[in-house]
Amino acid sequence: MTRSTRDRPAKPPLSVEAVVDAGLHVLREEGIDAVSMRRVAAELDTGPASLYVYVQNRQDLLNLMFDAVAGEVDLSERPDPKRWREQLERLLTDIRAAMDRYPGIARVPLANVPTGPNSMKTADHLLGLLRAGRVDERSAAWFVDVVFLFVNAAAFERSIYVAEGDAEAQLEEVQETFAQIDPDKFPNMAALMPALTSGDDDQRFAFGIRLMINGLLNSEPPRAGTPGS
Amino acid sequence: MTRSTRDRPAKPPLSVEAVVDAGLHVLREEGIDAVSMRRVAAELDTGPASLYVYVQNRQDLLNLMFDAVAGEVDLSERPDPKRWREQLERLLTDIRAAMDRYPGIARVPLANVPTGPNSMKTADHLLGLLRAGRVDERSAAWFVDVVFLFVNAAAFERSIYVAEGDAEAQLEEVQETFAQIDPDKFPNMAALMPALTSGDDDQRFAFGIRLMINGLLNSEPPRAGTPGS
DNA sequence: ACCTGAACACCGTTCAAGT
DNA sequence: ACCTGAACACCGTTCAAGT
Repeated sequence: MTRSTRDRPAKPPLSVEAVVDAGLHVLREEGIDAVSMRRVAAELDTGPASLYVYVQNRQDLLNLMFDAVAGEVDLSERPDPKRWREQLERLLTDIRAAMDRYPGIARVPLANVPTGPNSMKTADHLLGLLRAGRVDERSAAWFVDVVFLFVNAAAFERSIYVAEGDAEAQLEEVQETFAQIDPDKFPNMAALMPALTSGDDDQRFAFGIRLMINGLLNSEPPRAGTPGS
Repeated sequence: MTRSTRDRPAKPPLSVEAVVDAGLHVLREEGIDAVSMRRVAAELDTGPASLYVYVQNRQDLLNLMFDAVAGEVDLSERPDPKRWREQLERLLTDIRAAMDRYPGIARVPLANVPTGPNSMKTADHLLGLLRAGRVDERSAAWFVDVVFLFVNAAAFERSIYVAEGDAEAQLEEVQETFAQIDPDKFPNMAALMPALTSGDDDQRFAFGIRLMINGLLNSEPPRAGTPGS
């Protein structure tokens, strides 16, 4: 029996879409850490080397996957100057909800600035809402950055408690630490304990975006674009 | 020559501190991804198995390293009700500066809630400043969460551009994407282009924290602690 | 108690060899 | 053009064997 690099006939060609879909499937079921080139390849019944025809590397695959998730956000409603704030809060909540469906995907937009078409559409839509609200140009531009950092970080933090079996173990450990706080060492935490443990994820997220929008409406537009001006 | 599990005499015992310091050294020089058990062990001239006497696993080591970084933040100044806002902005800027010295460490507090002593001291100090400012209790408690998410995310985002050799390549790619924006597809981005490319990291970070504090001072305290109340 | 070597079960990525 | 097997250079973690 002659040895060859081929034990079975070549399979029909894959596609970027097939690779991304396989990645999303693994992501949804097992979280971002399970999305390895080998695991995704196995999902497609092939070897890891085959994926490199369609994606540059793992990071490239993750970026493509994130943009697919961004594509799940509903942007069909036109900005309405009378309801822009409500629309904005809804949009940000929807973005987080989309990321919540794919545990850990929020690490991707934190690790590099998303430039995929769906991410760009989302940013453009967000800017449109701020313009409908007559927000100053530079404030609007910088606000997009700030609020995306918050939304992504909030989504990522939640995904840890969802992703693995240690969800409750983690939460318990934190609560235990809080319960055992020494009032001499941490007087402010001890005094504010009821407030610190109040509210769930959704309430705190809603508080965060309301706070940021109120801040936007109550801040001077930033000065100084280029240094020295 | 008889084979044994021992080729050289055992070394003097290590310590948690020595392991954490070695980790911080690797982190500072080569970034968070370089901090592997094997790399840190090599720094101590031993094998990876030796580290498990002092740390539970890699995540535990990273948590200890983060708390050491948190310990570099100056908390010596007492909260002053007349200058609390200035002190708060300074504290948040210092926290980020500390993380900027250790590229990628900001991923740690994003991945699990820090419960180390220095992290707790920092949180307690932040709460103290908010109390000096007579901020409502629940607003203060929830604000700590929100603002830490922002500071950590901002620190992590910057660390990518610092960490590796592809810093300029990444930045150029983003700027190229921005320069080629199709006004028909992304009308708002096209219209706000000058604003979108204005400002540097520090200006945007300062804008973010000012915005959040203004938001805090212009928001109703959140209602509803436990669901249904 | 702690250090050590070896092993296990994984990684991402490259490349020559096939079709 | 694209699939494939094998290899390279890494991982985290465990464990029996030493001192």
